[in-house]
Amino acid sequence: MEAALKAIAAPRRRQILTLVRDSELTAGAIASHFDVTRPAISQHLNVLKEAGLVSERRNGTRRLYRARPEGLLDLKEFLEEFWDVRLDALKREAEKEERKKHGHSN
Amino acid sequence: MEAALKAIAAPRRRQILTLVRDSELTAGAIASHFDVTRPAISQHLNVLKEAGLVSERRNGTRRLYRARPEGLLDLKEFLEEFWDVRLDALKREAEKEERKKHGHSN
DNA sequence: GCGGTTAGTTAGTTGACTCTTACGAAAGAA
DNA sequence: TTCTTTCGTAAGAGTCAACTAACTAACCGC
Repeated sequence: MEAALKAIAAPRRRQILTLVRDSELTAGAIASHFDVTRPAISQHLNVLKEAGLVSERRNGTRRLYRARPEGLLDLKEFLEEFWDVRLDALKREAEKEERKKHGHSN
Repeated sequence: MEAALKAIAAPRRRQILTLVRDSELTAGAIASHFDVTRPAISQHLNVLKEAGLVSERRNGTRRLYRARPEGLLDLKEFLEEFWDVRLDALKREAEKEERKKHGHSN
């Protein structure tokens, strides 16, 4: 999860990820969407690959990339659990307040 | 969302966030959980506050912090949407393959 | 007011990240 | 083989974030 978080923390990598979410693209095609050099994109793709967020498929000199949603699963679950636990705590606190106001407890 | 992502990308800040998810804590109490200096924690709390991930409540010289789950909502929704869209695409691709295999379409 | 406690702010250092330029590798066409 | 296309890797510059040490501010009991 650590690697995935670091990977998507960079705005450029989020843009890349969104590009290859819907279609499989070559490194060059991805680079042409931005105004940075190709090596920069190549390095970003490496980070994304290391984090398990994209897969790479070779075809001759071409390399095709696409998003790997499973790479985001841990992070997604962390957020959803955090969300649920925190909302539950809020709810319990509100109920405690309510009881206190109506005076019939503790 | 950008700020929230950057905020939770740092492991220490994720630890802090988890600490104040379940109970409201003072800055000192939070700092005592780690082996970094109090100013470091203070700075992390500032980043979390700026990102809307924690709230601050003053009480005398004390300042009490707690997690604000709403700060994570945008990121949570981004991930869930990304997840859903990507899975949908995979499903469509699989169906296309299936049709091709059974031969009754282009 | 005086001293102690709790906390934030500032300045400066260290390490990591992103980017560019230059070079090298692999595949395919001539 | 030689040239071209597509792409990755290496090295270095500039930038940014995390941390510590030293200082300042607000509150509270005496």
